[in-house]
Amino acid sequence: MESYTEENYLKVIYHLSNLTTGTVQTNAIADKIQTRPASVTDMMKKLAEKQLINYVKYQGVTLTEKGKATAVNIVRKHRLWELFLVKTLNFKWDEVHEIAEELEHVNSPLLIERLDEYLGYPKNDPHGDPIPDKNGNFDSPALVKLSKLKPAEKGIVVGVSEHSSSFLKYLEKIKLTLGTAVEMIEVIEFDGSVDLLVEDTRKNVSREVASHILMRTN
Amino acid sequence: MESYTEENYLKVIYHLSNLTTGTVQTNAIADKIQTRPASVTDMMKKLAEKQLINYVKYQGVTLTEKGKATAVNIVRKHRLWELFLVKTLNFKWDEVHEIAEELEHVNSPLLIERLDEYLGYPKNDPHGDPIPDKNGNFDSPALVKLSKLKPAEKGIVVGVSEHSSSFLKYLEKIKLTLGTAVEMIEVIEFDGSVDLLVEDTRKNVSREVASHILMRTN
DNA sequence: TAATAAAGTTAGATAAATCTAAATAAAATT
DNA sequence: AATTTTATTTAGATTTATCTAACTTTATTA
Ligand SMILES: [Mn+2]
Ligand SMILES: [Mn+2]
Ligand SMILES: [Mn+2]
Ligand SMILES: [Mn+2]
Repeated sequence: MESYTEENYLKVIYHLSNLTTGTVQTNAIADKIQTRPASVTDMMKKLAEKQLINYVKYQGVTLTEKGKATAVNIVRKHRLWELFLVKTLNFKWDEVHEIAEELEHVNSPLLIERLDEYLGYPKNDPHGDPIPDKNGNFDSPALVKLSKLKPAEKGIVVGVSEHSSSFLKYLEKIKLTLGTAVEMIEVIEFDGSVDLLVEDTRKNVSREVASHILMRTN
Repeated sequence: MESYTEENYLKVIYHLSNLTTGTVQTNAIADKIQTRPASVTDMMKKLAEKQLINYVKYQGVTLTEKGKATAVNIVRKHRLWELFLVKTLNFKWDEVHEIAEELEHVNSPLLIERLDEYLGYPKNDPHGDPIPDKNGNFDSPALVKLSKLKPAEKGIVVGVSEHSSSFLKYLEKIKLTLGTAVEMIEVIEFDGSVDLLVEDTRKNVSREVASHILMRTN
């Protein structure tokens, strides 16, 4: 069994692995976990000892199969709880992350199995992120950033790459939530902002915002 | 804020306070929490420092108002989660305690508020125990042990004073679950066991079992 | 390539929660 | 009242997770 703290390190390493190509750096972990690099080094030794990561001094880390499976399971729990909070307890999508950060550490495989069943074996969480199944499998179709659509190209908002409450609330406000159909009109050369057609209405959003909205374009 | 460990100590002190008249003893706490008396003493100093208990060396402890409010809130969370597990996720009443022991420490007043609302502001958990409301209030009507009913006296099973899985499964098996109407026939002098009438069927249960079944007799 | 900067590690401390063994206080018995 | 037993506390360690300050390695740049 892994401690609460170990689980958080594994989860962070997992998420960082998906953002970079090579190994995950000590300082990157320290940043995410809000701790000191020295503390990260200590924990890396411990996780390596437990065969959860591959660690070479000064060379960063990667997850072992065992470490990856553990991390994916935590992500599964996190996302199932987030969906439960939104669907059953009527939370908004910007309110659930912090609570799920705690709930994800509750250790009861049966509880998660029942929660999954109750929710109807869902494939995505309230932010569009895929929910791994009991075996850790999930599909992550290649999505395109809204900021990268070509003029006249259409798509559906299916995810976000930024989960802060302020960002999610803003999307809510401008009605660019999951499931919304969007057509690109043009990218403004001056500032990279985009003009869009959303349900027959023209809208402009900044490059920053558009780059965090993920589209399915088929 | 109290740590996970501090919360468990407070909860145990609270439950023990309701079983005894005077102060709660060091060894009693150590027993319940499965730790050493020396560790309890250490924690008592810490909780006293935080004004959560009244502690006099060698004289046992009592909860302060602040400590009691904290403990009652943990009990509230525990019981709401137990009811949720039974009502929504289809757990049996003998399966929920251990999971609730973890869930009760998740710290989100809004989550508990929403859970309470979702469950319809219930008054009792799956074992018949009262669920304190948001302000810590609850009613605990005086209940009588099934073993104490007089011959021909009738009552309804509304609680249990033993929460082990084996006991609860046994009650399930002999159909003496919450809500069941029971009439006392006689107490067998030899072994204290009781002959009962349960839905037109005669049943005999041991004194031990009968003493853990709580009745409303109106 | 030598100097500098950035990244990462080590050594030694600290706080929380626990333990064992020894000491002390309170309660129960003679 | 003295003795014995039981309950509780203290002293000193241990484990986990963290930190600061100093040091080492790797990467960058001149
Ligand atoms: Mn989240
Ligand atoms: Mn999410
Ligand atoms: Mn319980
Ligand atoms: Mn209960």
